[in-house]
Amino acid sequence: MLKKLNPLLHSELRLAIMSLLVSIQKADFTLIKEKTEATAGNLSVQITKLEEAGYLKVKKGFKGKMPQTTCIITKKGIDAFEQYVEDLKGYLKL
Amino acid sequence: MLKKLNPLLHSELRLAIMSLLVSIQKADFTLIKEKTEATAGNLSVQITKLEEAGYLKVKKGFKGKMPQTTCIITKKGIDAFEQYVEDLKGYLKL
DNA sequence: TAAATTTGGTTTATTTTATAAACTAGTTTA
DNA sequence: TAAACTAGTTTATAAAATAAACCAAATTTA
Repeated sequence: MLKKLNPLLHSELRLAIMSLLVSIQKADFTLIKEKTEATAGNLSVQITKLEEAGYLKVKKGFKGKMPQTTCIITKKGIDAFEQYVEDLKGYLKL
Repeated sequence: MLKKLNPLLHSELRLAIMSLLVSIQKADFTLIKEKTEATAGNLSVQITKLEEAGYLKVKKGFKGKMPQTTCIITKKGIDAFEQYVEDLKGYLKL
């Protein structure tokens, strides 16, 4: 029957972040913000949740003089994403 | 780009209800409760939301002497579900 | 046949989640 | 050097999901 959906991924913004990272492996905060059209605050909160779950790693550095936060997807994150897609297919009949 | 997901459908229980109704057109409260494994209270609330959105119609009657609440999916509901599936594909890369 | 239990729900309260607003720290530009 | 901008974080608020409590009628059981 219908599988319970991973609540961490069943969130529009977090899913968008993970979807992007599944494609390009890593992306900095600014790029993710542009692609998802999220507010900085919301994005910051959701990245932290994904990091706490071990779905991505956050590296902080500088690009020139400006701070730069880079997110890199983990194996665990990729696996969770793929499992979520499979589970969701049951709902969507795909 | 990523489309904004219909928030009414981007809910595990409401999506499960709609998924069931897309398949079988109509179902009574008890059947939906069994299939989704939701609590009665939660189910009642979510059915009301889907009804208010015009995604399903609720018919109240009796089966023998016991009350019976039947949900019937509408055209609007089917269309919304299909659009949601298409929008979601962008996130899932399907 | 009267009390207890079950069925089929609704309403209301609580918890969780998502989102926005406010703030920090530093940089660039006029 | 003051204003505006970049790149975020923290905190407060709004919205949503869920659970708990409740209700009425029907059914079972003692």
